[in-house]
Amino acid sequence: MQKEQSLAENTVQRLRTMILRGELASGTPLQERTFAEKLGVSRTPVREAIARLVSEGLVTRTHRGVPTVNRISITELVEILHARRLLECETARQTASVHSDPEIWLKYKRILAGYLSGERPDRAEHADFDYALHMQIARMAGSSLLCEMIEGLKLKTRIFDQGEIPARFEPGVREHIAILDAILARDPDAAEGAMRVHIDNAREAILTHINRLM
Amino acid sequence: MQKEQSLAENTVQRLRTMILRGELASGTPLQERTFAEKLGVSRTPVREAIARLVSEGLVTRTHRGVPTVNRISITELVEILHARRLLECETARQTASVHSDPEIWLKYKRILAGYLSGERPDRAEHADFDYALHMQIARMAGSSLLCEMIEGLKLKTRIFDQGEIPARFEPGVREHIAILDAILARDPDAAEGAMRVHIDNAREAILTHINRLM
DNA sequence: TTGTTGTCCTTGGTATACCAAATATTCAGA
DNA sequence: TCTGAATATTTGGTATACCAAGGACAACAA
Repeated sequence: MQKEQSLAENTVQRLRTMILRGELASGTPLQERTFAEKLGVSRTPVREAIARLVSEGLVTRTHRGVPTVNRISITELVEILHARRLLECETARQTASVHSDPEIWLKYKRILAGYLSGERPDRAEHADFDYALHMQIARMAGSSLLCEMIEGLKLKTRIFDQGEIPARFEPGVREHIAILDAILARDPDAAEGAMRVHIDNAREAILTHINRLM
Repeated sequence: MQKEQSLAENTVQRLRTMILRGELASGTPLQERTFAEKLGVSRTPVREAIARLVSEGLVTRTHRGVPTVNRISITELVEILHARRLLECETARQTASVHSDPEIWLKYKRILAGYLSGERPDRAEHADFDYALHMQIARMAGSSLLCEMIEGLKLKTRIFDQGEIPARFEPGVREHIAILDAILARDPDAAEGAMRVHIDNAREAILTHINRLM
């Protein structure tokens, strides 16, 4: 009935990447007709795409129902990191307590080691890596629900990851390594602790970074 | 522009309550045209409503994209309770650690005391009460994100709450009282512990109940 | 100049027409 | 009776027409 992927699905992805790449700044109104024309489809798929993005939290309907690219507040950001800490500490713990192919983790460690020895990735690449690593840990924990929830949360803060804080790069890499080491050592407590440290540090860094701007 | 509430919104609610009340059994296909006619609206709002329900997880798109009332699996149920434990232990803890008007909680305790002294509510009423209590605790924790997440999770298992396990009624009431007492005593550790016991017990009860049926 | 009012236009909400794919059905031929 | 191809029907996906509400703006009166 549909050709591999519906137009609506396609439109969701296009809009989402536009938002995540910052091409659509926070606060941009997503008018149905405008974007239908811009993307070369009718209003129907755009409408459906917007509805999906609203449910994902990337877009909110402001006054009079005008869908607008979500301007994420500091409060929200803190709440997201708080929730992520709850969920990801658990996935780290669980992943560390089940058997998994060490090669999975060694692959990530090699890349991280590379980062430490000078070859810095660009922002987008590093954001992708971070995303992949956290999701891998979530996936191996064995709960697809937790995985989806974490994915949804990480998505919302992805806009932030793009303009990451330079001073956080190296500490972040080391924290990731600590998490991987704990998983490789099959030490649940250490894995949970390392993840907690990682997310707490990220939160602190973001908060001080934001405060410095104001 | 819209008369208080859009038809689509209205349709979501109608479909949702039909699902939660069991009027639409798990596995029922939600055909757009059929329900459009049944509800007296066009396909458009029905389509949007179905999309919303899919994103809520009450409906899934099975083979060939036919939306179907979600048949929740035991695995999913366990995963949901697992996630709820993570989130609700935290909200219980936080709610217990901030100041709140004791009257809020005393009101719930009075109702629970009534339940213990004989006046049993019917299933739907008790499900509503349980929902209200858990959501109140989540709300007072101060994180609207956690609140939404918990709400979403509770929604998915609501179909289960309807046909609750009789033997769980009194223990459930006592567990709720324990949680409320901990909150009233401003004892975060006790609140978290009580919530953990409550959810763990619920999970065990559901699992043994289901196993007995098979 | 200022305030009001009426018109126009934009916007999201809804209904509906049409399409393509998949399935069900029917009917002819062996 | 069985088979298989042609046809009808059903279904979700898409495009589009229309509507009412709200805002922008111009024109006119005080």
